[in-house]
Amino acid sequence: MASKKQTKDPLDGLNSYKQIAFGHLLEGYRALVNMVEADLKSHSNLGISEAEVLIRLANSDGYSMQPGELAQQCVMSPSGCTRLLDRLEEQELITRATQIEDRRAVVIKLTGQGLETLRRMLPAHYESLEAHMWSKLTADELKTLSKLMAKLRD
Amino acid sequence: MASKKQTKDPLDGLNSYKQIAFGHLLEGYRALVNMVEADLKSHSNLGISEAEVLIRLANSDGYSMQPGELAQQCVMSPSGCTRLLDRLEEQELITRATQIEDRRAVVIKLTGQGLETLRRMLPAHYESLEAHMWSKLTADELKTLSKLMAKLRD
DNA sequence: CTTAAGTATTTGTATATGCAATTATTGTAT
DNA sequence: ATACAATAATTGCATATACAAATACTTAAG
Repeated sequence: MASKKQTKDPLDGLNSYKQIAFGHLLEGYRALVNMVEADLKSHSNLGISEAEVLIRLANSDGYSMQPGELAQQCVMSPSGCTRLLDRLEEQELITRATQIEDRRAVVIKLTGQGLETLRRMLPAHYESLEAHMWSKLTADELKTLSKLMAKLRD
Repeated sequence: MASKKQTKDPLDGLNSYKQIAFGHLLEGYRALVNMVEADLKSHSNLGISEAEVLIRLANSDGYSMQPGELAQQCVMSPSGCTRLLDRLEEQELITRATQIEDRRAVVIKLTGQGLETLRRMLPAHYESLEAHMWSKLTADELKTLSKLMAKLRD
């Protein structure tokens, strides 16, 4: 009954190493982020994105950046960034101020409390990363992963 | 005499290759998924999770699985899976039926239309993956990435 | 100078997703 | 047999996030 199809069915070869690589990327990323985020929330009331923003601010010149910069670096939408900053401002971990030179722009600044919170939370965060990521790979593997992911990003 | 702080500030050494590796993972993953999902939505009305479920079903025995299995494999919560299946059922890409042996369980089955939709959409999806992921790495690199991400998952 | 185009951020709204509680069913111990 | 724990899925609710439109300001063109 079944006619032989010569056209290749896209469902064939579904398990090529390429497709598996994508699958592993999805699975590994989600598993890792879930675990790290769970740890983070058990030690603070911050999620991964919040922590990421605080860390970037802490490493920036004058502890301050613009929302657009943050959104781009964190690979999130401008509106997502606005809302995230709303939450951080609510907790007084950052402040917002309009820039003098360009009054469309906003300057986000890490507060003392924000820096303090970050310092208190970072050790546990790094322990979490150690447990769920860093200890699972060798230094070389980590560097390789880093390089490969950077290639995908660019 | 002011006491010298010997305790290491967690903010120091913030840019170790380990931390950079985590950062690159976040950035690369998000950038990749955003691009792939955008492509997917321009060719269908499915997101990455929906596509993933359909693909897993297409590769399963009898084109059918249980929600719990799917949730686990896709690294999502049971409730998230229920809602996702709601959407797919709405579009008649899957059916739900209670199992005879264990009536708590549900059998999700890919419909003919679901399979058809998947076949129509897969080539574009693979082109997208080719463009945004597979072509950016060599075969060896892809296999390495796959292995490393699997390590993180487990 | 005035208008138009461009840019930075925010807001309205829709949607996806998770947690905790609930429902329905099955297995187990007394 | 009955009660109690375990399991599968769903639902109510809360929240994060995105897209598109709106706002506010700046720059460029005529």
